[in-house]
Amino acid sequence: MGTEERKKREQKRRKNNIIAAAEKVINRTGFQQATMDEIAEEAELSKGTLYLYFSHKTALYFAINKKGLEKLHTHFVEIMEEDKQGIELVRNLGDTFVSFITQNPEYTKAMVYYESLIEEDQAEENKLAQECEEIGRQLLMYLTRAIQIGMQDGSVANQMEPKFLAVQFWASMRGMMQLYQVRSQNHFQKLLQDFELDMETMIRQFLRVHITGIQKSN
Amino acid sequence: MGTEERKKREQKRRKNNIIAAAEKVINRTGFQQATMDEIAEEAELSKGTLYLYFSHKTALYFAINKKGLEKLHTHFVEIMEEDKQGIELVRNLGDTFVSFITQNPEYTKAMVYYESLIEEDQAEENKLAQECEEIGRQLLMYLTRAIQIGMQDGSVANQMEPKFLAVQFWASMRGMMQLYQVRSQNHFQKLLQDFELDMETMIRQFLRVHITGIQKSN
Amino acid sequence: MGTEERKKREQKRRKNNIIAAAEKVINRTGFQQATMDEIAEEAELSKGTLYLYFSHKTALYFAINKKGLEKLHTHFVEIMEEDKQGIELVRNLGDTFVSFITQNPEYTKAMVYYESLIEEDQAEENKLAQECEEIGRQLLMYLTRAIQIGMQDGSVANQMEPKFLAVQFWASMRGMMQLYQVRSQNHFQKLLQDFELDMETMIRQFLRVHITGIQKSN
Amino acid sequence: MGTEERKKREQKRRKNNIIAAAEKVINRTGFQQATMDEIAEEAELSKGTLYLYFSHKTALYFAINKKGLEKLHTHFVEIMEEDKQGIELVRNLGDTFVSFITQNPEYTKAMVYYESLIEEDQAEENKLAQECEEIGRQLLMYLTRAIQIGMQDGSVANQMEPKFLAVQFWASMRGMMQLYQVRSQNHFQKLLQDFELDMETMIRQFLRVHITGIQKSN
DNA sequence: GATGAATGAGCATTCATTCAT
DNA sequence: AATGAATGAATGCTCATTCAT
Repeated sequence: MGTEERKKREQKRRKNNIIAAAEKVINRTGFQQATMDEIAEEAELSKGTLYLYFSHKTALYFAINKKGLEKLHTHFVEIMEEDKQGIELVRNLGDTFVSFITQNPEYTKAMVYYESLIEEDQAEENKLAQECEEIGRQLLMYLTRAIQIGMQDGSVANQMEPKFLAVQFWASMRGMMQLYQVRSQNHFQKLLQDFELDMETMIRQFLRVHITGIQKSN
Repeated sequence: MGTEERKKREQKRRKNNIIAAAEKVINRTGFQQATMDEIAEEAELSKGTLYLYFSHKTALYFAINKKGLEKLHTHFVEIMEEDKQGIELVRNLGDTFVSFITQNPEYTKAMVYYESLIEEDQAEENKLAQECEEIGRQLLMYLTRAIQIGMQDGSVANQMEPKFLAVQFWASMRGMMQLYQVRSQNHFQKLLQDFELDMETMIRQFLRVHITGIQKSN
Repeated sequence: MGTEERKKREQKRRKNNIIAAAEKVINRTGFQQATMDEIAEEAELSKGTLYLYFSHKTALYFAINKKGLEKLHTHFVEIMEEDKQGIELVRNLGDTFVSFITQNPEYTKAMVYYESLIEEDQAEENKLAQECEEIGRQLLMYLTRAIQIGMQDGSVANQMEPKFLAVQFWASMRGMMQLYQVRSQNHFQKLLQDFELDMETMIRQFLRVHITGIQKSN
Repeated sequence: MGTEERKKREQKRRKNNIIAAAEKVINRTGFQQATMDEIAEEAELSKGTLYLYFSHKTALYFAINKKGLEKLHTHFVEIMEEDKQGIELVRNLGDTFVSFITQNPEYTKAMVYYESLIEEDQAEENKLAQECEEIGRQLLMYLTRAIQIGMQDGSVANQMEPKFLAVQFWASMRGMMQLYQVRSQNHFQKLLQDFELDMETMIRQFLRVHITGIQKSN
């Protein structure tokens, strides 16, 4: 029956509503400060209902992270479907990452925080956390593949293991993410203001430099 | 009087003892889980005494971060005192940073966590936080100077604003820091194991690649 | 109409199903820990349906107790129908009680727990609780009657009010019940093991001794 | 220094104050309903302070039970110091138990509830619970010893293992305890009222009958 | 200066019960 | 009659911070 299906869709919608509410609260008060009460109020639901959809506070946080990763994943897939030179694919993946960071600050926050949760090891057995890891693995794979393509078509210097280059690229992007996220409070921002440049431009410049580093000089 | 001075020295010692204890506890249980009780016990002091030296728990955390930054600062100074080509200075600063990361995991943790505290805005008015910012500014300055020297001696391509290059360099280093810190839990680690490489090597490779990117090709 | 009647029968069946499910859950997780969710799942019904048949969780518990009491009641009736000496009837009632305790641990649990609920006053107005009380009254009555018969036929010493003897007998049986129920955790059990005796034997010995106490010596 | 000792005494006093407050609340609202908030308010302390002295709610309950058992223990010791016939000692221990039940309803409640906690197994590793078990073991030992003395001096029939008789005696006393505790709500009470007798008298009668059962007839 | 007992706001989580469908 | 999503009051427990001694 369609009833079954409608219910499932309804479930998904609710879950997404809760996630959206949580994102709002987190953006307002920060991850650690956000309470289930606040999130429930924002979602216009009772606290009990939250637990109907997410068994833990952490589970809710993982779900947010997952949603962000999925969004990024979609972008990556689109890029990889294009028929381009390897170095071009790498550049596009990087650009997309930067755009994602700047246009989805809440997910950026979630990703940075996710890492700290993982570190304090509340993940492991958690199914959602496993799924996040899996998506992360895939994102890294796309990057690796783009580099491999580049090595074959001669647009990327092949002195290094593609997977390593991918991890390095990824890590430096995460560094940029963090930089972007804390941009309002510190000296980096002031520095940029002096030069009438925004952080996004700066991150894109970094990309260009780094890609030059891995590019095959001819 | 010398008494005055002795007191101050005694104060410093106490503060350092507390910081050392806090570091131990944090390494053991993680930042968020560490409690003042635990730290007090580790320091063999009463909880009240902790507050005599650090008005907040956050202040204590800032102090740890500051101590780490100071250590890094010392290294940077040493390098900048050498009479070398600019690109060489940049390389050495980068190498030092990587060594610092790998040899001081507790400070690495502190730095990553510091950022999340800042984000949640407990800093600003805080004197210690201001001092941390100041040291950070200086570290960035050394990097900038190394790049400027390189541009002048022709070892670094001067197509970009040195300060920007410095910020980018710095940010990607932070990304590596994070990567290093969470290395045990995730797929990056497995990936590296497959190639019988450790993370330190990988980070040094990144440095080399990136420096190639900013180097003047001749 | 027969429809009416069929419905009532259907109702009874449902109620019994629910009670059976509750018994299972209680045996598995204990009285206080058992939740309506668990019971509903075990009964393969929705939580809402449970409330269609039992207005309270407590009502459900009372129903379990009632079912146990009814079972015991049946046994008592059978014994009283036999044409025996009074002291013999008393002995048989006692034996039956012991058998009931050992063979129906879930009801034993229910009875002990019932008392604690009563104490915390959720009973009184409750119809089910009244019915439990009524059955309890009848069980006591049978015991009293057996004693009275014994006094008349000379097999029981008639120095005391029969009702009192009955209450005392009953109360000590409850004590044995409790002993049986908590037998696994404590020193009583160890003590019995040393003598290679089980608790049932011990309780039957008690019966013999106590009955000797009320028996007419001749 | 005496300071150390004074502190310990102060600690004990506090603990006892909390226990006393808990007893009051429990008598007012029942064991399961009593909340830490209520107890804290009654003790005129903050909730946090309660946890300074008792790590668990259950630990607090165990402490109450222990205090009750210790009180009973004191009485038992006094009786056993007298130079009496065995059967007399048994009678006195029984009498004391009954008095204890009637004069300390809060401890009676605690003891009955303690058993249900044990059953739902929150004990085991708990130090306090172990201590309760130990005191219980000693109480049983005194009873056993009294019976043994009686067998030697010929006042108790020696057809049975003394330890068994002790356990049986003890269990039936627990049954009386329960009877006493729930006396207000049910038919037993009405029954007794009809005969203008109180429950204490009835329990003492039971004792007499049962002791007759184990007494050496001559 | 040092202590550590006391505080109390804060928070995640549970679960009996209701009610629209 | 049956469902199960939603509720929200209830509660045990934590922990940074204070302050009398």
